[in-house]
Amino acid sequence: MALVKVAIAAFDDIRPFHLSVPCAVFGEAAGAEPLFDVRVCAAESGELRSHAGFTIGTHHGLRELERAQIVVVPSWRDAHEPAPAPLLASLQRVHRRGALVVGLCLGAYVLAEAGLLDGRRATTHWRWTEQFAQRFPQVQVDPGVLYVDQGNVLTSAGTAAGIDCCLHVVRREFGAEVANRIARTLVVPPHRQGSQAQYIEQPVLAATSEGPLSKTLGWAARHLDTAHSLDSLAARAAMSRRSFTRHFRQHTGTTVTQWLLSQRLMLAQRLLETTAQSIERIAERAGFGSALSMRHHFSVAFNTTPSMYRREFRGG
Amino acid sequence: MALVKVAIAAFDDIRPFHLSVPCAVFGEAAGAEPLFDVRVCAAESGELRSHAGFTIGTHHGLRELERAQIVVVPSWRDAHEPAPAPLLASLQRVHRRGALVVGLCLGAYVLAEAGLLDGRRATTHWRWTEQFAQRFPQVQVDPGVLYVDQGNVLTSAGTAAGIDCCLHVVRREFGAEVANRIARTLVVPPHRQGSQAQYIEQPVLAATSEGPLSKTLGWAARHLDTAHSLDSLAARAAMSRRSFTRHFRQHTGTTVTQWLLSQRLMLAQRLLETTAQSIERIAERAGFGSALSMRHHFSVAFNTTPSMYRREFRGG
DNA sequence: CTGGAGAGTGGCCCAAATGACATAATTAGT
DNA sequence: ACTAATTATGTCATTTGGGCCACTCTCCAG
Repeated sequence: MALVKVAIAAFDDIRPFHLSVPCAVFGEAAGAEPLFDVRVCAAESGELRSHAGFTIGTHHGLRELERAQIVVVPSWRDAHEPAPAPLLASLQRVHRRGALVVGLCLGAYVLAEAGLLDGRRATTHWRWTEQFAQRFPQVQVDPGVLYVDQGNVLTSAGTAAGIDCCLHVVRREFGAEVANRIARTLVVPPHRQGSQAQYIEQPVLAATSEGPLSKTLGWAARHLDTAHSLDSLAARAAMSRRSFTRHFRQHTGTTVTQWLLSQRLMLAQRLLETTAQSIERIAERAGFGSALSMRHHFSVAFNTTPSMYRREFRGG
Repeated sequence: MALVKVAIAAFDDIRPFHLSVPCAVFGEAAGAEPLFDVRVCAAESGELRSHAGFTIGTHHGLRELERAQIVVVPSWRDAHEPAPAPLLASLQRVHRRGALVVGLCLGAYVLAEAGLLDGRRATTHWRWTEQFAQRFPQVQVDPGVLYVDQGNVLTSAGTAAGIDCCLHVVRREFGAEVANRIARTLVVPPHRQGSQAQYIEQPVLAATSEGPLSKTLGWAARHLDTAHSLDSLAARAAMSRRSFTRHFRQHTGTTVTQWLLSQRLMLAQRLLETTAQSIERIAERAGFGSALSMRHHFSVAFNTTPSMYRREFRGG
């Protein structure tokens, strides 16, 4: 079978991780044969230096990029800096030709500048979605997904969501089984469900988000020392138990107890790290009924005991 | 605050993803200030060409590597090829000096060759754990974790587990809060609990794994068309319901129903992709009670309907 | 005006998940 | 060999998660 040609646009000051995500997913052979012909193409002239300091050398340029069936813009160095005109022109040509154009992370900015997203839905890194929406009002930003598939234009949320997006492309081309096999090789969940929201919960809480649910969660996170039940929280949010769980799952991607537990664990971690309080006292402040209970949850989640954790942190 | 010096060993034919994982985690500033001084150091002379084709240029070498407080070997090109002697010597020196040495993925082979893992526990990519255990009998391989912390020597499981491992290092140095902030920026779960087993479930099933649990899971995966309850599966595994759930969680990292659901969804995906059967028929074969139920689960998990999924796959 | 589709909500209820605790089995230490 | 300690397993009770259905509200087309 002929390999599918994938071109990845490289630019100066690119973060190596962004560059390497499509390399890893598309470059991973599923079984004996490789599936894609991956080429890193310089989108700018001159020496390309990665954000981590090393230089990136490639013989391919925009000419090569335009030959590909899948073109990936794996981010962009600065949300404020306009993308170079030649790259935009190439993307437009390749898009007209019917190729699949993928913008990972800030790569969505480049696609938007090229006009490929006009009137379409898109997403980008959560830290930039608002700024993006202001700058490109003609694009409908969906901050609540890991990637957006619009047929021949795809955009992904921040950094690691690019993995999910590229896996999705593989799934479209070769099916879920091949994509899953690659995911297993990379030791990555085959399909992360839910939005990027679950990974940015904290800042969302910090901001005075609207909605009875966000408010309730914020309140709960600030009052971890007391016991909370699903019902008490639902009551505080002025919802039925049923609706509360539904919204909760929709919003955070997990269940109430799991979220509560992870909040408690995170607080306990912080107290263990930053204070000298006794385990017993910390267990109390983090809302575990007893030190025994905390110990148990610690060992399940982190595979250590609280005291070991503290010692390890101090020592390291 | 003085930056913590991190050195990453680069070699010819390195996979860019492996190289970039420590770059991404340690190079990510948490807040305004960067925390680490990250340098990519050539572990071999001559031009370094990445697995994806582009070349990697750096001025730093092993001399620079030995100055670091944290040294990362982000994999190795081939499990069968011995690592170069100068690199091994450098690692030994830096380890004696008390620096932290981290071996990601196949990097564990390099650490083992350098003798840093003798008498210790370690892990590596699941595809190589057996071979590793045979080659280095003096190392206790733990295939069931994402990373192993042995004080000043760390090893991680395959590829993306390197992210978890590096985040763990950050946590040790600067605390859970800083690590969580970086994880959020990278849109990565702050702490994946459970083993790499959950990401490799399929091959485990395919092999005739021992143990009543694996057998039962394999059987269930082959008989998805019928309904299964927790009790029926527990009975088949000849365990009490409680023990069954406990072992299940231990082994797979999820709960029984979730696992069953994801199995059903995967089968449905495959059938939608590879057959022309009706949705109704597929729902039946995949063990969803009704097409309605399947539609529901599809929209929750993949954010589309079964027919949309099929159309999209055909079109792409 | 009306009937129907679709979204949001709450109630009911069962199965699943998990904590608490008891008991057996295994290991380690003396 | 005896006992303490740890670990595996079981029982019971409680809470949670979520499927299912009915109800309401809104919007839209006929």
